[in-house]
Amino acid sequence: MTHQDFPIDQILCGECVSTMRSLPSSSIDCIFADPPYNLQLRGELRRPDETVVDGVDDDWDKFTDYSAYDRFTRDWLAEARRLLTHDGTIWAIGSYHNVFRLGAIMQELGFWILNDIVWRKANPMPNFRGRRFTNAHETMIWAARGPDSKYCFNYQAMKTLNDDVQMRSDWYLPLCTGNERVKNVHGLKLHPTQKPESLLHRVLIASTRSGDVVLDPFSGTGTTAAVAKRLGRHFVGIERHPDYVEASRLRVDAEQPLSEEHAAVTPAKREMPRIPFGTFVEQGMLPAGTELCDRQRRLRAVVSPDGSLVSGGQRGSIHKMGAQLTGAPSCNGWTFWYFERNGELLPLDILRTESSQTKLRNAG
Amino acid sequence: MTHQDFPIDQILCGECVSTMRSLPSSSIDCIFADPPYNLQLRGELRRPDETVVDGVDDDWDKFTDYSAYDRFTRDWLAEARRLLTHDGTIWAIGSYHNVFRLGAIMQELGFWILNDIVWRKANPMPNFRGRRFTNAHETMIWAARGPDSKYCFNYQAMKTLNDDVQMRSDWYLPLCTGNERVKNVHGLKLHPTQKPESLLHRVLIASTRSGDVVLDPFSGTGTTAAVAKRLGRHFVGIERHPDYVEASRLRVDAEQPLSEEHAAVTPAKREMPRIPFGTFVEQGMLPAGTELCDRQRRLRAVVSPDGSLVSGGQRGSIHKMGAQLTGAPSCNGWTFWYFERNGELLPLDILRTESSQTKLRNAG
DNA sequence: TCAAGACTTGAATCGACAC
DNA sequence: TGTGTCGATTCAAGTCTTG
Repeated sequence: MTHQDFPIDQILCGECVSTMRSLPSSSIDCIFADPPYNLQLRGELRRPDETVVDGVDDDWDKFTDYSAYDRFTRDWLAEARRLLTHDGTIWAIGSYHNVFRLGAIMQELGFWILNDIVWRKANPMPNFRGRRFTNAHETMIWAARGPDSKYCFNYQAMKTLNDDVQMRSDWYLPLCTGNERVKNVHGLKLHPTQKPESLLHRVLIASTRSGDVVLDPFSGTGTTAAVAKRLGRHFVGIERHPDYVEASRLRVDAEQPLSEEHAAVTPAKREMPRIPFGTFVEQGMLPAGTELCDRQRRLRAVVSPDGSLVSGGQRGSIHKMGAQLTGAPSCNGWTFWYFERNGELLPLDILRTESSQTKLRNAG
Repeated sequence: MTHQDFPIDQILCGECVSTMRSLPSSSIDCIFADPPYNLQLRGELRRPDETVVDGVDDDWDKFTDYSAYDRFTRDWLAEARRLLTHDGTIWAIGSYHNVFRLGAIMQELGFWILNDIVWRKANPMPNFRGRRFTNAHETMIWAARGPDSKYCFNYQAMKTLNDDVQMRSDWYLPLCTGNERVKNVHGLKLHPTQKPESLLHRVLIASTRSGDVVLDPFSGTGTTAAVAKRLGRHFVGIERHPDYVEASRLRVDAEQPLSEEHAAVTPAKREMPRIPFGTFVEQGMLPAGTELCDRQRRLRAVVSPDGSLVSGGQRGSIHKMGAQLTGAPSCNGWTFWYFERNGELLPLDILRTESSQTKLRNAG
């Protein structure tokens, strides 16, 4: 395959493994994979109020037994490893139904696990029967192609995103709901397990550079592709179901990439601010690229994906940039910077007020 | 082995698998296992030649370290399964180094995973080199002996422990530090990975009953045994290292069991004495002829002297009539039907609550 | 227009027992 | 081993409806 043939920035319609085989080796910098979970559900589940839970009963999640699932898993993971560059990394997400098989096979194929990341769901489905603990998380395995990979980890950006303390292996994020959820023509959810964009935002900011090529072999509604495009990464999506392919192409087309300047993140050590400002960026409440100003609209700055601000070629936290631009020794960025909503100028601080005691809460 | 020979409430000094072989089948209600984490893999796994790792299928056998660990894991897990009663459960804890192998092998041996529980460490060690996310959690796999086990889960106790909302799969607990940490004669920590008692407390309260037999095949400093004794559970510990055995025997001897009264937890409603609805009619607390309605006051029914309800020419139990009038397959009449008292609409269930711990308690 | 309440929903391996 | 009966069981977010 020549360079021109490489299907960059596309959603490919086809079966996962065979489509991966058509791509050249060492061509992908990062893979995010959300494979079927191999749920083995026994029957209909009802809530205590007798309403029926719309669960996952799709054909793509049907496997006869563990060994069939293992074969499938080994196949696509082996292809994934071939496609990765020497220093590339892979993310694979799953629940207890499949994640142990995923992890064991990854180790056997030579991947080098870097972290297991726990996505703590802000609003999980309860356990209606009261027979187990609320299944309130999913697990992501983050691995390098091999033990000697010089993989990309934007440590400082992660630290900035988390109020200047190291980002931990447990992430607290809400499910994908509301307008973010891709709907079919009947207004119903198109895909049963669409992942939130905030999750992909953090994954891509953590482990890729601007211009990297990101592959999602189970592309679904195109969340990975959409977030990658927004953040200035190239993407390749593979999806079997034509309905998902069509919807994700529309979704990606509607996405606007941030300018290179605005997609950059904190390159070196910095100081930053208790609700981390980066959380609002990550969740799209104040998207990267948003322009902020002071109350008199004299000073301006633009929000970066890791929650830093850029203005006049300089970069820093909301506090530091406020202090720097005004020449003051210090500055409370939460009350100094304003953003516009519905023609109204609002201080950043209002974001914290609006979200207090809700999804951004991260306590024990 | 006769009943008298069963080494109840003891720490046995010996190798894990062979010592388990000396115990009788179906003798253990719950197992907590904290096996070696296989952290030493890095050196042996490092490969200078990338192409060797590339050959996927053929390389399986070359990962001798994984297969040695897997053999060991399969051996002790198979013994664990033999020792468990039909309705017994097992907890196994690990990190990303070994937990995927643990989980996959458990599934292959026939264990039925109930939850994966994330222990979120309140005070984890930071990642000093800034090359990864802070490894801030460990994973516990909770599994029944098989898919048809009628395992013990003290749902109400867990809910009470968590401020009256369902306990989730992510637990936030501090590491074992301070006086709880067992020290050697030099005042240094005796064991590198001593688990906090709070973790075992929650595990045992969740999944065992008073008087159950709890086994820890990797007993270490005896945390499982100590907490089990305190909570009125029997214990068996297996530990290879004589120093750990000695320290844990002293530790367990110093432990005082709570009185039966103080060790009790919120009972499941299933285990509360049943009070027939008719009892309340009989005793005049809800006289025959009383009109009931649903919460929206849309449906109505009248109480008969035998505790049946009548509505629209039909007659049945509180449950059956609720199901029939709503078209649902089933219905809990205790929470579906309401009656009026002093202008207030109250669910039938409140009658049971009000009368609990009184004379009706003996009616079941 | 706003506030309060009602309604909807999410990767879920989700009874026990008598006959 | 199947079938019917009894009865236990939900939380956080977001959207929609009503006053």
